[in-house]
Parts: sequence; C-alpha cells; structure tokens
Amino acid sequence: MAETAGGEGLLFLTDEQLRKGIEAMFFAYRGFTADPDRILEGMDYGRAHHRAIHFVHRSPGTTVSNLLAILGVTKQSLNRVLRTLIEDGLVRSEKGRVDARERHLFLTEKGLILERELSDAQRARMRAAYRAAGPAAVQGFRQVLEAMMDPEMRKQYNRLKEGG
Amino acid sequence: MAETAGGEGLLFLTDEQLRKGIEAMFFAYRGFTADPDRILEGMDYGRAHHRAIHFVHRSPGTTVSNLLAILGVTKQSLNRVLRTLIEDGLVRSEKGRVDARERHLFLTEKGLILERELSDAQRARMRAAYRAAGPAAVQGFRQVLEAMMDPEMRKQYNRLKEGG
DNA sequence: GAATTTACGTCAGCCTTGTTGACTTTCCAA
DNA sequence: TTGGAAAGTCAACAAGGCTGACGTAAATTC
Repeated sequence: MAETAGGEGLLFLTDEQLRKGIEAMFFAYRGFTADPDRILEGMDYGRAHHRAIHFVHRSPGTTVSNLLAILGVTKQSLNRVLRTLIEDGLVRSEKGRVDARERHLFLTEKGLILERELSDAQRARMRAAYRAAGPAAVQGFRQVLEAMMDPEMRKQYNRLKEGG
Repeated sequence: MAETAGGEGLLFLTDEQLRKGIEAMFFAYRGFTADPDRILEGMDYGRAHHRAIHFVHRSPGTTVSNLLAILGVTKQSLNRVLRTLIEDGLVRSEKGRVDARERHLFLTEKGLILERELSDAQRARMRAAYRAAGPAAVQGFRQVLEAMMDPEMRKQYNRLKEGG
C-alpha cells in the first residue's frame, strides 16, 4: 500500500486522487447547472437570474447589500439582473422601514412559480444523485464541499443554513 | 424521526437537505476556481484557458475534436482560446501522422510551467479540504459528484480516470 | 477517379455576465 | 448640518459563450 510519511495510508491525498476530485467537480458542476440552464434558455434569463431568484426566495426581505455579499458580484452587475426581474414582475423591491435606504427584496407570485420550476429541476437531479450514493456518501459530500469554501463564503453558507 | 415511505429513514432526501447540497455546490465551486482565477488575472488568460491547459496536460496529444467533446463548447470558442495559447507558445499543435486532418495538442515547456502553477494551487485547496474531511468523506464526495453528472459527461470522466 | 464527409480554422456578429469609473439621490447618524 | 453609507444609474469595456457562413485539406465512399 502506497503510504506517505506518517504511515496513515493517506492514499486519498495523492496528486492522482486530487486530480480526479478536480475533474469530478468540473463535470458535476456542469450537470448541476444543466437543468435550470435548459429551462431558462428561451426566456430572457440566464444563470445570474437563477442565482438572484434562488437567494431572494431563500431569504425573503433580504437587502441588495446582502445579496451582493452572497453572490460576490458588483452592484452594477446585480442591478442589471434585478432590474429586469422587477420590471417583469418576478421580484418586488420594498423600501426599508427601519432604514429607508435599503431595499428589501421579495419574490412575487410569478417569481415563486419560476423559482419552483427551477428548484424542482435542480432538486430532482440532486435527489437522484443522493439516492444513488446513499446517506453516508452525502455526508461526506457536504463535508468536503464545506471544507473547500473560502472562509468568507463558509460564513455565508452557515448563516443560510441556520437562518432557514 | 421523520421517515418517508419505506421506513429507511431517508432524512437526507428532504427538500431542506437537498437545498443545502445545492448551496454547498454553489459556494464550494467558487472556492474551487478562486485560486487559478487569481493566478490568471493579470495574465491575458481566464478560466477557459485554464480548462484547455488542464485537459491538454491530462491527455497529451489529444485532438481538437476530443477537447471539444470534453469541454462542451463550440469550436469557435475553443479556437479563440487555443489560438492565443499556441501563439504564446504554451501549446504546440501537431498535424496527425495517421490522419493528417487532425491536430494533436501538447503543452510546451512554458505551458507545463503554467499548468503546474495552476494545478498546484488548485490541488492545495483540494488537499486541504480532503484532509479536513477525511478519507471516508472523500469517497462519498466523489460518489455524489459522479452521480450528479450527465451520462455523457460521466463517460468522459471515466475515460479520463482509466486513461490516466 | 469523383463526390462526399470529416476535421479544423476563421471571419463576422450577437448575447450574457462580469468588470471599472464617475456620478446622483436618499437618508442615517454623529 | 454635514459626512458617509446605501442604492441606483450611465457609459464603456472584456471574457467567453453562441450561431452562421465559408474555406481547405485529407479521408472515405461510391
């Protein structure tokens, strides 16, 4: 058995194993986004709209600043996406009561319908993958992903985990 | 304990669990690409160049058609990337001996140096994540990712796994 | 041997989604 | 009351996807 110094049998840390993990991430992410992409093509929306819809649904009433922090894009970029979603009546923007500078974002009925369609598709794939791999694998999956995040993103992720 | 029909305790298949998985994928993929992105910014290259370099390194002598199938982009898109890499002397293109229509692609010395820099960074993150999560988690991670791929992509992935 | 198909390259133009920079409006808080 | 934060907007640009059309060389098929 190929061992590294320390003799713990860290076969899973060889460059070859790491490379497989890298390629698995690459190919899997394609599958991960494939279904929503398919639904959105033809509509005037893209992946950026999906992300905005997802996180507004996830945290109703969230502010633009919040969303910027989560999505990690510039406000100009987010604004373009948000503006079309508001114009098309998928997202509602509400001036803050406590702090009137802030805009609180909500999905409208119409927005909720699209969100449902997108997340149903994405969850279906995730469910199939989970079912195929089993509960123990799922736990490992989540552990590795969490460890792979930047600390700042991990914070965001955990905040969402609790908050929901 | 919340059970679904069948009584196997499929707690990991609840919508809430699936949503967490979806968000974990989103945030983790950001981390996954962050280091190479940082290295490439400033150079005239981007993520698309990284992908081309990765898979040419992975399968030296691969053809353009092969690369197109793996990357899932149009030849025009790939060509733009490949052309700059060839011009800059990172990739060498060689007319096929058996079939002279084909172009076989290789990394040059210079290409190998950049590839090393990029993959070192990406592997370092992957290694840290693997180490933090442990071997069992890594196995689960790979199982779920593989199950998440489109069948066509899974074929490509497995072909690479063996071939290497 | 001629016709067709395949592999590759290229030009032109378009779209989405990211970026910077500059600027305004609104409004809270010191 | 004034400084600064939050939000929005305009303009310009770049990366990297896409389609469509076309050209060339080589292989394959008829």
